[in-house]
Amino acid sequence: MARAATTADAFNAVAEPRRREILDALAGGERPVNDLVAQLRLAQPLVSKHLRVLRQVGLVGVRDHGRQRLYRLDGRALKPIHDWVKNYERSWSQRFDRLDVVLEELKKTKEENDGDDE
Amino acid sequence: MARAATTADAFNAVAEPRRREILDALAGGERPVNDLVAQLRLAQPLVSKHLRVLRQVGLVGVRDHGRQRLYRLDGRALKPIHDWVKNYERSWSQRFDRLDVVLEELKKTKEENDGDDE
DNA sequence: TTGACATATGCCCATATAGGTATATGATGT
DNA sequence: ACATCATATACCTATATGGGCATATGTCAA
Repeated sequence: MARAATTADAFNAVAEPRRREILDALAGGERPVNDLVAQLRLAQPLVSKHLRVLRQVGLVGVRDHGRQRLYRLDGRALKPIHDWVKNYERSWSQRFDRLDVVLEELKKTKEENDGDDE
Repeated sequence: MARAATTADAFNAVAEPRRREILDALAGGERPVNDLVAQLRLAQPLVSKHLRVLRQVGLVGVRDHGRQRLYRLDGRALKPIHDWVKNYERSWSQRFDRLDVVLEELKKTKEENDGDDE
């Protein structure tokens, strides 16, 4: 087998640094492709291809606006990454040094999840 | 150009689900290769190869112990991922709905960073 | 209709992957 | 020295990648 497709999930899609840059750029709001081309200094077909990958994993959405296509961020597909990596936070953050604080954080996390959308 | 090497950074290393499973298994503590082989039901050479990738990005360390090699987790290499994805948390968490809470979180984050090791 | 603009797609290439199988390396016990 | 256990490496294959370039598709304006 080869490596999993970049479109397999957010983990693979986001492993490419250019795609992260695109998402960061879109964090400021909806943008047409050429804006991204100019801002990231990438070839236009390359940006279109990266956007296609991001669309396939649900990280961006599109909207037609005249001759332009406005892309917008949808960060929700990043939640699995955040959920996974969060469990390792104690490895570097001193916030997790004392057990009582750890437990407090765990309780807080649980409450959030109980009330969250998904 | 082809895709970036899996050993290029933690983002690429962790895009492979089996490698995440290995890290999750090592979260319980130091383990020899065969333990991982048994637990993950993977071919032994495959586990060794995945461990090599994880070692090259600093996500695991090794220690010789008789004929075994004990692998241990080092989650610090995951911090860049956490730092990046954290900024998108508002996309799914209701905790970021109210501005005052957002500001409180930002302040908390800042204090942590000021006191952190790196 | 024609031409300019905005974006997407097709084709090419070099590359390195995950997995499989076989074998090498290395340490242990007898 | 030897057999056994534990792990790493070498070699193979199929696959899809990111980037470059050319071109197709689609929209607007005159």
